[in-house]
Amino acid sequence: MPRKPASTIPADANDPEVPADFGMRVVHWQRAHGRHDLPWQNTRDPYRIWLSEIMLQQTQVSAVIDYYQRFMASLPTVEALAAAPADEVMALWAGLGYYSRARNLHACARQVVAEHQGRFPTDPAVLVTLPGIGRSTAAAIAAFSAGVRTPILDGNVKRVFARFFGLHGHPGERAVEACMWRLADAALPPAGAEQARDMVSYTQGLMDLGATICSRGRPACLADVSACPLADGCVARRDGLTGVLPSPKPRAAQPERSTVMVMLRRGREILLTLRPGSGIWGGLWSLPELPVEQVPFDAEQAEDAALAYAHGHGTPSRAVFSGELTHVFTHFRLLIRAVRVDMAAPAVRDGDGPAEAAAPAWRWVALDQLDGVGVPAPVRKLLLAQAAPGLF
DNA sequence: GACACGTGGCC
DNA sequence: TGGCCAAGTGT
Repeated sequence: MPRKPASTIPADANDPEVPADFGMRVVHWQRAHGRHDLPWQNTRDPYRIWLSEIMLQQTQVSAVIDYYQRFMASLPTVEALAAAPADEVMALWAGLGYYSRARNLHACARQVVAEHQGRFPTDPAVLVTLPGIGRSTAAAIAAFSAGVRTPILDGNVKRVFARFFGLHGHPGERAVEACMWRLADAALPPAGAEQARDMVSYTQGLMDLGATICSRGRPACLADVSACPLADGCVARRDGLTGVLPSPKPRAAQPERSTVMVMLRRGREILLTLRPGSGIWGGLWSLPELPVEQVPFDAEQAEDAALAYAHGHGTPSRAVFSGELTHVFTHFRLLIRAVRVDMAAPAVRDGDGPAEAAAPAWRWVALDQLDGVGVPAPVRKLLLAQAAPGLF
């Protein structure tokens, strides 16, 4: 049964209150302690800002800087980008990942040239219609290039908000994200004469705060409360929840499969079998598995089956159920039960056996010589436990 | 609404 | 050391 923690996100009317000075606290902190020397800062050129925002989607600053410099040097204007062949754009992007960003970037440049006379819109509602520009990126471009009073909501902001307001529930959930957008709107610094300057500092400040202070692993407030301008009033800090918020993505309950693996042991050697090239652990050497798994599991039955199996590889002396472990895959959990079979005498050589194929299907490997052999991690764990009894 | 999309860093 | 995550968007 899938586990879904009850969301504690309040209804619209019950959203947590945003302190009146929230926005300006961030603004002042950014001016004193934020980042000011990134290559795409200290400009109002929408092209530079837009390019940086696209490159920074799901990508950390340190990975972007070199790509940004190279891209700007080669294609310094939206007209140059629009006129460039796709190959050149992709070459400049190669290695950054998420290549649809580059394709959308190119399409967006052509659209800006064709439909907006080469001038980027400053209205977030218009920006968001351009390819590759979503709600948050549109807001960032509008705020940085024109001081438009509109909120961003990226991963950094979500983390800061989840902690400051004590929001439980994964930020990917619809209700949680909707709540965060409302809070993001309420948290903006006040409109007024200094709005444009403030919006630049505020927008950058939230990003800087999330990246440098309110980081995922070790929030700076734990060591030094004065490091964070939002420490006062922060629910997570007050309640010791910085390690819990934001809530991790809820894991779908994975189906569990089980298998019985046979450890045929001949002195220090174990029999391994080569798995098919495709599928789980394709092309790796693993332990032979008994074809059918009974429910409920019966250890004696498994031992008998393992003994019967072992006759194809020599003369078994005894079989002992020797433990189990669970391995977690992306989409399921695999319960591995192991039966050890001690061989009295070997009868067949490598590559011989019931499932003989063109390629050698079997191989005896000494337990202390596993290093050069491609063995799945959980199987290796089983074998190491076999080599050093007591761990398992 | 879930999922794909890429790479590098972290523990 | 493999799993998780990072300045999201498009489908």
